[in-house]
Amino acid sequence: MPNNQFKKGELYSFMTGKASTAIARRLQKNMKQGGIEITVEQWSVLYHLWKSDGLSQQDLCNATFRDKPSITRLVDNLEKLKLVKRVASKNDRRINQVFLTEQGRKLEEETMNVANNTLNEALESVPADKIEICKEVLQIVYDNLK
Amino acid sequence: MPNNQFKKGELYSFMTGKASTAIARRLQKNMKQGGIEITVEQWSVLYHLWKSDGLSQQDLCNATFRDKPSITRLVDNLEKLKLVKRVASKNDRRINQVFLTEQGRKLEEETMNVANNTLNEALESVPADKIEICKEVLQIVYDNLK
DNA sequence: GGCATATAGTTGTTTATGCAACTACTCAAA
DNA sequence: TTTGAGTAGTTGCATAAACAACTATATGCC
Repeated sequence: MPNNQFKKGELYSFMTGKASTAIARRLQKNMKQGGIEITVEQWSVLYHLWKSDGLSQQDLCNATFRDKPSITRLVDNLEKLKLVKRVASKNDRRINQVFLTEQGRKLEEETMNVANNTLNEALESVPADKIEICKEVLQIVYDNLK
Repeated sequence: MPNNQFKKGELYSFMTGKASTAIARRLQKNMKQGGIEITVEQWSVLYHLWKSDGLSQQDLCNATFRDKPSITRLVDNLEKLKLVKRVASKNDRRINQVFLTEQGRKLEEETMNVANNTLNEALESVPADKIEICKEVLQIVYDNLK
């Protein structure tokens, strides 16, 4: 017998991710109000490029938990917005490295502030130790299923 | 000063909801393997109808945290699949009540098993008290932002 | 009764997702 | 050196999301 057995649908909200949806929506709204005209999905790609510029599309798949077509199209849109550009790798011409443009780099500071403010709104009145446990559980869930 | 202040992007995975995405994907996969040909989004609508048949589309918006156009189109698709039908309310003709068909009712038991098995996979090795704390945190996050 | 306002639902547009099928390139083994 | 397997990325299709603009019905106030 498994160590956890649940009543019907007990964890519905867990499964449907209403909290993460709410955070994503609020982040989107806060970015728009701050005059930042990108989607949260585009933000999640830029986020990894800010940490490490020149990642391949496959790297971005792994980092963002999205499939290859999703990344292809997110990079398409980011290119249209002139925030990144694709550069075919010299060593392996199958690979597109994705580089930030000047404009893409400029977005970092303002969006990070918006992201952190959004998280502070979301986690207001949640004690730090419970946040840690929550992060831990979500990580295990992810690892169990990946 | 807020009681929680985070380093840049520290809670990225929290914000992008990778755990709930992983659960949703696994649920989708498990349903498909079990021969259940509906999407997790459609499941989330049916879930509330199984609990209480004849909800209005607005009720479903509130219950599923989706906006009205999303529900319109989910109900469209569920109607195409002959799992629900719309019935204009007699008291207020603006309102569509959404009723399960025989076929829609039949899906309940098998999908609930799949949903519970999926949750058990996801939460394997997570102690019950930590799950409780995690649920609690996610609920507060949701309440903070809604 | 008639008008303003609110509510329920629909439609259009853009963006994103998952899956499957496809092209292009790489590499290694016969 | 060719061939065959694997990897990186793209394209097509169906479903879903957010937002804005719309229709139709209801309600309350004059």
